[in-house]
Amino acid sequence: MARAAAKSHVPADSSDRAANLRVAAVFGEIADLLEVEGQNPFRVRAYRNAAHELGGLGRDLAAMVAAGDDLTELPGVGDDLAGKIAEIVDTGSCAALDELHRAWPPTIHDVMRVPGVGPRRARSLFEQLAVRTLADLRAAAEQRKIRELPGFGATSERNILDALAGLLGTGRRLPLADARVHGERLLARLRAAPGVIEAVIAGSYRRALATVGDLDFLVTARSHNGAIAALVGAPDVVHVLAEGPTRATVVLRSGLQVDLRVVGRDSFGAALHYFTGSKAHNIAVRRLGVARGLKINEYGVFRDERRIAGRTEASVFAAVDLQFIPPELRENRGEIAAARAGELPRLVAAEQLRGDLVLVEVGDEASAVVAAAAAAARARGQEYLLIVHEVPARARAHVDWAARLKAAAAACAEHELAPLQGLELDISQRTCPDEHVDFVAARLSHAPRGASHPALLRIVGGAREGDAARDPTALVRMAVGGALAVVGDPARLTALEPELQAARAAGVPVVLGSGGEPGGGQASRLELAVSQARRAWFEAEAVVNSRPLAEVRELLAPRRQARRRA
DNA sequence: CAGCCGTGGCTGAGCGAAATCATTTTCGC
Repeated sequence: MARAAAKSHVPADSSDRAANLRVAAVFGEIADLLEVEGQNPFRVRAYRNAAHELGGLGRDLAAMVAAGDDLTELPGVGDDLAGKIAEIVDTGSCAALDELHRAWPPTIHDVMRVPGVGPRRARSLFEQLAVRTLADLRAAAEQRKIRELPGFGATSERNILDALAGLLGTGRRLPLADARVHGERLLARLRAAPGVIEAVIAGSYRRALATVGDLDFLVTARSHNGAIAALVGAPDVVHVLAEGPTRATVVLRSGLQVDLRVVGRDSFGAALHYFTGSKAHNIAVRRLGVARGLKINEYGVFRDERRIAGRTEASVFAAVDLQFIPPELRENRGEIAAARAGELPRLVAAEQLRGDLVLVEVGDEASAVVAAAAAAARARGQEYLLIVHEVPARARAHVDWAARLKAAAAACAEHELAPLQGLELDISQRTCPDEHVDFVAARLSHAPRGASHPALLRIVGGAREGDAARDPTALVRMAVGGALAVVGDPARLTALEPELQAARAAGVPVVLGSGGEPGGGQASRLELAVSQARRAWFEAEAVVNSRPLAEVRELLAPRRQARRRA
């Protein structure tokens, strides 16, 4: 089926986070070079922390600098880094980095990225073999010079060559849905291994991060267990990076890195909490423990030498007087204070959705797409379907919209589902071309090249078209009075976090849906959309399609007279 | 370098695990 050519009607907001990303990149590079230099680890960490915080910041640093905001209010930013942020925003770089570049080549941080090469070895390679780039590194290894260096050997040299040949982990992050395919298969294998009591996936996968860098398996086992052997012997393992009695690391053919840890039953909760992360969350929880005279590690919660908790995750939280915190919230973004106060959100769950959201393109046979989605929705016990018909400006005049709407409605009726139909207009279109729709949607970017449908859609409701979305908050401002639709298409569901957070903060409701692909998989797509909303602290109350049909119809109805209010 | 309360000087998460080399480095949360 021919897909319409990719069109982005709104300038990508990436241009507006460019300043944030630039600052994060500069700080990250400074951290690397300071580390190579052997500087104070806490100074290095300060740059890394700031890079991490600013990279995920939902506000535009350039705008903050322009407005003269106090940057030291930002987490991990003090007087010094505030000055450097302003400098980077204004000039694109900063003197501190330029200074480091006089001593170390900028490309040395590529060398550091090679698995098995850290700051110490990168420095040694540079100083003794003049290795500045990955090409230099390869040449040095091929000429068997690396094995001559103190601290290296023939094995290290071999491993470096393997890494450069791409045999080892690629370091790229995989969309959550792709990781799930690998994860479920390995999970089944581990569960079937001798001695294994329980096997789960922790890490960023469990936190439902939109992309994951690796898979963390946690296994509890009887004294003798075959989990390690089962992992290293799995069919698509191409490299074993580490293999010990309690831990193993392998690389799959896809380039995905997989870590496995084996702990005793009594440590399962503590280990699950620890290996689910995030790192920032763990540090914060551990700090609570220290304040209570407790030691928290992956084996349990200890008072002196005595284990007082750790068999379940809940027991770990309880030991530091916290409610159980859902994995999606464990990013140290306020969840700990909320859990202490007993004010955690009741996160939306997929089972609460009463209807799915489907996007239909002009090239599609609308009734077929809708029928597939309707069948899946019905199977989930849902009551209605929100159908969005794409309306590209050029095709508008040549399409019989009335017939398409009717066909889609019929397809719904066949599965005893109520249809709510809307048209998706170009952002520049100010008027609705058809009076007989239930709502109007506007496209909001986030469509990568090759993808026609966006992952984010503004359901307009009664609001007037605004200026093009230029940053997350602007995007959300546009949706005020309407709703933001989130489609769980794995390929398009990356980096929506700032928008979703901004939406929740602004009280903008969301519509969560599978998007409806005829090939099936609606359930996992729906759950993907839900998981991202959960990460942004959404409760069912703020999710439009958790409500009954009549309410949704009312909420989304175009209010054509309602225009600009004072 | 940030953050904290002893507002200038201190602490900062920190250890386990494994590889690899010969005692240190890397990596993970």
